Amino acid sequence: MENYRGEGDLNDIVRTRGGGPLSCVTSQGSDTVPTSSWQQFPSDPLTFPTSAMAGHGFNAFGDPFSRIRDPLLYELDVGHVAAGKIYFSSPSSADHRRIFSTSSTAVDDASNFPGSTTIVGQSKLFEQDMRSPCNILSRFQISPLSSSKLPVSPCDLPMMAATGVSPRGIKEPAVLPSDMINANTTSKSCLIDNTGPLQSSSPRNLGIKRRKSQVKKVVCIPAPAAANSRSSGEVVPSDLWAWRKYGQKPIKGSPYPRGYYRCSSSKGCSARKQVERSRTDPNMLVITYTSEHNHPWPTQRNALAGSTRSQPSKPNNASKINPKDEELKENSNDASSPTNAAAATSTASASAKEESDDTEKQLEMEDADGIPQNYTPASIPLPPDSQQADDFFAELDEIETDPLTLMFAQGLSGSGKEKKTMNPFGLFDWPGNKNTSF
DNA sequence: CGTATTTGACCCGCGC
DNA sequence: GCGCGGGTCAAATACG
Repeated sequence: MENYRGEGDLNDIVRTRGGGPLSCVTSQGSDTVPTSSWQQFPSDPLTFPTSAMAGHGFNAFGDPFSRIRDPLLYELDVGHVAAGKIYFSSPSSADHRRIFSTSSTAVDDASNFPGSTTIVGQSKLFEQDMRSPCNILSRFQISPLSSSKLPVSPCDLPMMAATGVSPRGIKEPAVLPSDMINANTTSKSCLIDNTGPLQSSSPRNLGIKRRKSQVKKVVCIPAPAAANSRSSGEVVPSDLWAWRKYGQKPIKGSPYPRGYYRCSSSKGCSARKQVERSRTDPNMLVITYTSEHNHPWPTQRNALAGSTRSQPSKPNNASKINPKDEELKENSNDASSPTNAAAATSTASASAKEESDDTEKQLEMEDADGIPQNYTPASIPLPPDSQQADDFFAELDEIETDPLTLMFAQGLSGSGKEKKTMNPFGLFDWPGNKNTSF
């Protein structure tokens, strides 16, 4: 519909927090950055600059567990991509705006440069925020429409690629688009915006008050074609965390509704996330994480539990959704799917930015570089908890070797083949996607 | 039966 | 002070 491009919503802004996160923004039309400008890292994860990791997210959410990383996240965070090229933003301030994208297809609405990423940085917020060095932002760009295909190639799908490449390391891109204002077309760029207020898990009152001060992580991830699949019945992969949807609202300026999810793994967990599609790039999902999890990673069951419904396998969904389909169901899958979360998270960590007025939290989580001490790029692999993760995956029958791989493979490429394919992002149901696949 | 999703209403912060 | 927009709650509904 209408894209509110002109409105100048904050959408375009991406913020990063002083912590060092990065912020990337894509500018709608104006600034496009050739991929060349981006730093291209070899596929080798090892080579990653630490700075890149800064984004990992180590959360700023302040939880004891915040440092614990989700295996999936690791993958995502890492920033390398397998076949594809991954671009990392350099830490340098100048780079704030950079966005990572996979080589193949970054396109901005305005710019429409294939292969190039664009940054949008229009909003003031963004600029302000950008002061801090960029962490890594990555943007996934999925091939623009590649027509109805899902990006199967690693290049196209960062995540997939990543998975393919390294054991777990990939991360891609996190892009945060907050909103892309309008995307005239389906551009692939994503913006990050953290500008939005956050919500706290607590009661309304509390929540609201905190909004501004809360830390948010915004992650942008490509929405797999699978999204479409929801109707087709795909399953969304679950990440380690279980999310429960508690609300959905239309966002001004965006044709896509925003879904609100909270962690269902633990009652007391204040972790929340918002999932919405990028205005500009329908193929991109923007996931904003608020608050951290108070609890250890959920067991596999929990995670799955959360995703239970999300899995679209059912026709019912469709039926239910129908009424609103038009509006969106996007989220149900998206957020809810743990996978997504994980991915998002991971990506988020990597690319996401944290916005918060409180830097404190960030500091906690990050080292000077913003990178967790434990973190080893090369090894990326597993967070302390990794084991859990392993277990988690191990248990998944469906998953073959690498969960991620599967996820991507299935979710992304699979479009509807398998019901249970995991959708890495879990968010596929956007109206827009249904028809299109990217 | 239990759990998750959907949806309308309420509340609050922010900008004008 | 008012209105807008966003975020959350809670009841109803659907699904496994």
